[in-house]
Formats: sequence, structure tokens, C-alpha cells
Amino acid sequence: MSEQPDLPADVALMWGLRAVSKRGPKPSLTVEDIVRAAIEIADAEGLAAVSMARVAERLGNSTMALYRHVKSKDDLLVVMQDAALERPRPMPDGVDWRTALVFWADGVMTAVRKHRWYSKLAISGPPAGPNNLAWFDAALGALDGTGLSEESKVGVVMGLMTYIQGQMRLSLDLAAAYADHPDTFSRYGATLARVIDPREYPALAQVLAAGVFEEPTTFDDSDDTDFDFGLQLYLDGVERFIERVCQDK
Amino acid sequence: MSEQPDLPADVALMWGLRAVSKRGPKPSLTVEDIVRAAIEIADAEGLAAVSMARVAERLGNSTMALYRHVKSKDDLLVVMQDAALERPRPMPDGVDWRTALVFWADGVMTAVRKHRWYSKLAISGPPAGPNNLAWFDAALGALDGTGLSEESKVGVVMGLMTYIQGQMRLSLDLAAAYADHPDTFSRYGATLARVIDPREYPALAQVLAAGVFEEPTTFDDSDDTDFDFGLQLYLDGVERFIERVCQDK
DNA sequence: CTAAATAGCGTAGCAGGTACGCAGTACTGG
DNA sequence: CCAGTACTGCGTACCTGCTACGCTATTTAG
Repeated sequence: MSEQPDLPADVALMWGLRAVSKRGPKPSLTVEDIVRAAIEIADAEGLAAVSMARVAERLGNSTMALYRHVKSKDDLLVVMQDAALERPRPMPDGVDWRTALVFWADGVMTAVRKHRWYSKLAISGPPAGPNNLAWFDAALGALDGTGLSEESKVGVVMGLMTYIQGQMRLSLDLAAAYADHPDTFSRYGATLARVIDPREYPALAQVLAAGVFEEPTTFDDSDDTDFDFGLQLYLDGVERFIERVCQDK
Repeated sequence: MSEQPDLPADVALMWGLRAVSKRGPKPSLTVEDIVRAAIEIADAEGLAAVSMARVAERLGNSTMALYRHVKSKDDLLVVMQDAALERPRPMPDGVDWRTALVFWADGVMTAVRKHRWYSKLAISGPPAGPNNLAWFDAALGALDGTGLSEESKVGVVMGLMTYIQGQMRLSLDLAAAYADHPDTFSRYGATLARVIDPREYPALAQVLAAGVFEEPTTFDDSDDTDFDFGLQLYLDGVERFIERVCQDK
């Protein structure tokens, strides 16, 4: 492991920028191998199954060998996070900003659903890995036709990322919870009814009485209707914003 | 620890529903004590500092004593999650739905910022604790004046929760990242410039050239401008939705 | 008073992260 | 060709943390 002068260590790792050294044995491992192995384990058995020992075992190396390539386990997790996203599909040409952003958002969710552990990792900083930045770039590019200033574009995209981030969490975390205790979901309405005092929770009691939670909630991992609903509301807001800004000019 | 028949164990815990037993020694601990101690430790030293041993020590008990009151550490974390939210401030009377929801959203963020570890916990299921449900209720109540159906209300509130969830993550996780490596933020623009190829990241390069990331990003934990921007966009969308629905009638 | 039920707790096992230092390896300059 | 050098892989050992298990002490019912 060798340093890149003016770059944070994990950023250098993700971009594959390491000063290659002439002397000494050739490394039998690369960071890419390690990350791939770690991701395969996480995909198959969950993030909790990713231990340095397990990763090393899968690569036929000893545990401590990994530390020549990765500063710490946390470091590894950060790199995994970027690697899991892969590159966005190329944006179809000639679509308006709104369909482009919907396409983009669907793309993120599809990418992330391939790695159900993704939402368990904390955001470690502003986007810095090649894949993260590629997604960032794609979203900004979608707004190119609109007359928005660069700064406004960033604002709109950050709002979108915020929404997606939340959606990721709800979708993936709830899917994990459902896998662990399906009965909590199927009996949700009954549980609420058992526990809620209509005087203390009037609005909720009203919803409950309307039977909204009645049919046993069979949680569907890939059900995007709620997601789309909220997303469309946000995009309606963006539309109004664009109209307002362009009118002022 | 004794069971509540038709309720998940953690739900019973959060609502303080445990069958009191007549025989045996009086408990010297309550779940509430344990949760309070755990939260105090997490607030002061971060979630990583919360170990069963530390919590027990702070209560003057042995580690294993805690397991009489809590099934596992994960169980404890779930209860902490609800407890941290506390009850929402009472909604001011006679405000329209929009200011009410802004008030609500600010309230959530304020509550959560008191416990910077909050975003690190996974969502363990649909809202079930008394505090979580109180917030849920408050948001639903804010939409009471509008002519929305109960189901639509739930949809709108879930969209809002999704957005807030994302905001929580970005705000808290980035704050934590900033505390750990402030230089990553201050040199963000420089890092991007160093790493980005304008041919592969055209839109991003354009933003960079416009100098949007120029001034050293001094990350501010409680800076709500980006948050408000996205929130207002979402609420604009909700407004349009309400108009549309009420027109149809 | 005896039995049952329950609280607190000591011990011990197991898993996981990683500091440290040694041994082997490949290149470099003399 | 050989010593020096920088590097890789890895075994050992330590520490922290969760928790199963079973013992002892305590309280109440009968």
C-alpha cells in the first residue's frame, strides 16, 4: 500500500491510483479482488457475514494479508459502497429532463436492490468514487436542457438524491425486516389496533378505522408504486421551480 | 421478562406492556433505565461506545443483569430508536397544512439531531413504538383540513417520511464524516478536479468549472437551506396534488 | 415453613478486528 | 553476482464484545 500525495486514502483506492513499486514480490491480491469477494459474500449472506477472515478465506489467503491492500475493514466497506453501484446505464437520447430523471431514479434503485446490504452502510462523505460520481454526472446531465444555473442543478439533484436515499432505506431495510419477521407485517393492523388509544392518536385511529392497514401487508421488495408517487410529487415541484426560474429571465 | 401474548416482543417492550409477576425479588432495573443509560452513552460517545458492559457499568449492575430485561442488544437498539424521538411538540393551532408539515419536518430534524447516532440504526419495521406513532399521527393530522382520502394522506406522509429519512441520513452521516475528516470536505473541489476527466464526467466538469464547489465546503450540521429547498419542492408537488384531487370531485 | 418463581451475576465460550514482527521474495546499484 | 532494500504474505497474540448457562439470593403463595 503506497500513498498518493494529495488525495484521501480511500479515494485513491477507489480510483485505482496507487504508486506501483518495482521492488519486492508481486502482489498476489488486488484491492479489486478483495472488494469483489467481499461483495459476493455480502450479497449471498448479508453484510454481517463479511469478516476479514471470511473474505480472505474466499480468496485463499490469510486474514492479515488483506491489510496490505486495505487500511481497515471500514476502508473496505467504503470501497465496496462505490463498487456496488457500478456505472449507470447510458441515458436514452432525446428525452426531456423529467423522464430522464425518472429513468435515473429507477436505475439507482435497480442497482441498489442487487446489493441489499447497501442501505446499512453509512454515507462516508460527499460522492467521491468513480461510480458515485458517474451517477451524479448522469443526473446533472439530465437537467442540461433546462435553463437552470449550475448551482440550481446541484440543488435539484441533491434534493432528488435525498429522496432516493430515503427510498433506499425504507425499501431495503423494510425488505430485510420482512425477511426476518414476516408476521410483524402481516399483523401490523392488528398490532396497531391493540395498542393505539384513539384519544392520543386521533388521526391514526381515523386511518385505521378507514381500513387502510386492513389487508395483511404483504411486503413487496420491488413494489415501486409508493416510491413513484412520492417521486412524481417531487418532480412536480421541480417542474414548477423550472417554470418560475425561466419566467424571471 | 414475561410475554405479551399477541404482540411482538419489542413492541410490548416499547409500550411498557409486561406482565408483572408477584413472586421473586423486585427488579432493581427497568427497561426504561437501561434505555436511558444507553442513550446517554450514545449521545456522549457515539453508538460504538454502547456495549452491554458499558451500559451495565453505568447502572451499577453486571453485564448479564441486562438480559433479564432485554432479549438482545439488537432489541435494545430498537427500543432506543423509538425512545430517542420523544413526543412531537404540539402542533400550533389554526395553521394550514403546509406550514404544519414544515413545522413537523423541522421538529423531526431537531429531535434527531439531538442523537447523532440515530441515522446509523436500520429501520426495523413499520412504525410501532409510541413515539414513532405519535409523529406519524401528527403528520396525518396536519392533512386533516385538506379533502384527501385517508389513503392519500398516508401516501403523502410516507413520501414526506421518505424525504426526511434521506435528509436525516445525509445530514447526520455527513456531520459524522466531517467530524472525522474535515479535510475531505475542505478539499472536495480540489479532489474532484484532480480525479475527474471532463470527457467521462462532462456535466460534473461543467459544474466544477462554474466554481460551485470552489469555496472550501465548511460543513454545517444545522444548515437547513438545502433541506428546505428540497422540502419546498416536495410540498409544491403535494399542493398540486391536492388541487388536482379536489378539483376532480 | 416450604416450594415456586424470579432477579442478579460469574464464568466461559466464541467471534471478530488488528498491531506486530518475522520470513521469504524480487528488484537495484555496485 | 551479491548485498541491500523495499515489499508481500502471514502466524501469533491481544483485546473487545455478545451471550448461553447455571448458580445463588430473594420474595411471595399456600
